[in-house]
Amino acid sequence: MHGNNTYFNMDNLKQRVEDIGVVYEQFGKTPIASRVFSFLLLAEPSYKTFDEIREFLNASKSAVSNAINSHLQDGTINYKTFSGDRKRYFYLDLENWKKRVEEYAKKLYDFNNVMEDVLKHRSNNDIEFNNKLKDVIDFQNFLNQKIDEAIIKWKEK
Amino acid sequence: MHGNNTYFNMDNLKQRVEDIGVVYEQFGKTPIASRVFSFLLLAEPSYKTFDEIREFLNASKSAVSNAINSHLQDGTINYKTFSGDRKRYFYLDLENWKKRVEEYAKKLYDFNNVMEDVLKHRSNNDIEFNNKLKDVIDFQNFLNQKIDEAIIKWKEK
DNA sequence: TTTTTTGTTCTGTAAATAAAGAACTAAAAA
DNA sequence: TTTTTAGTTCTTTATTTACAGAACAAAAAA
Repeated sequence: MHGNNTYFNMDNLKQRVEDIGVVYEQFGKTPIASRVFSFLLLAEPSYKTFDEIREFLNASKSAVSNAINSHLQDGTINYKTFSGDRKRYFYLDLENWKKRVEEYAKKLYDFNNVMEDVLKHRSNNDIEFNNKLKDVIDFQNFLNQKIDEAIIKWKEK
Repeated sequence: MHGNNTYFNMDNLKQRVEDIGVVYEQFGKTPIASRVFSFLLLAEPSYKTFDEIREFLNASKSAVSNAINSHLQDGTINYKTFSGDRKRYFYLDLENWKKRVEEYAKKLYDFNNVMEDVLKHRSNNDIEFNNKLKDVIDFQNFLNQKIDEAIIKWKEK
């Protein structure tokens, strides 16, 4: 019937969206927000309107609105418009992926500064702990450095 | 009075534990679990009993018990015992930091495999999206590789 | 101008979470 | 053997979250 392996079957697609949605939940998104991500990853074409998403997911407008806005907020998705068409077409902003990784790295970096400040204020009564803390800070700095380097290197490619 | 900058003042320490606790909450821990982490980061000596933690944080036994177990679960803290003393002395398992980073990296790697599988099943109708998805996957693989390398390099040091 | 479209915001609710406090338990101490 | 210690588990409560559904709003279309 079909010569390829794509999601020609709606039920199959629905199930895949659910399954990948469940996997995506571990990154801290709500069930519906995770399914929005998952749907936009699997859907063809890869951009969908508010109502297409709402309908496919069988969810309320408010839930979809909040999910979309949360994704827009952190740059996971974006939308484009077409002249003569009022609708917004939402899509996974894959171009923004690197920037989001950078932002997460920054969060780690900031917390490392907190730990550095803690170390500076600790007494010399527990040198072993202080040494291990210093080691963690150094490791984390080293890793953050490598992540930054990797991002730069990738951008140059 | 004191020649150094350590937390000689209890109120000062309590406030620092709260402040760093708030910062730590962004990594998905509950308020009390975040304060347990924060306390064990700042406290001297760096290991504390269940009851010392409970008392310092002014929290219930159940809340502290659950917080501690959640940290034990993901390897953030550990405890040691001393013969002739029934109590467990909890401390930040800083030695385990690298392993926890590795585990987070694995999570990213696993999700990358999910995306790789998605790409394999997508049709050829949206080549631009597919190309960007491939780019994200490659970038993420590259980054994961670099993280692994960094961890190995650090271990060899 | 009225109506339709494309959402957003508000209100209510069910479920999940965080934590307190009390009851409980296993091991050690007395 | 009884009591104490060092927690764990159960029960209850307050808060938060996720979502539905309805009311609302702004712009475009008719």
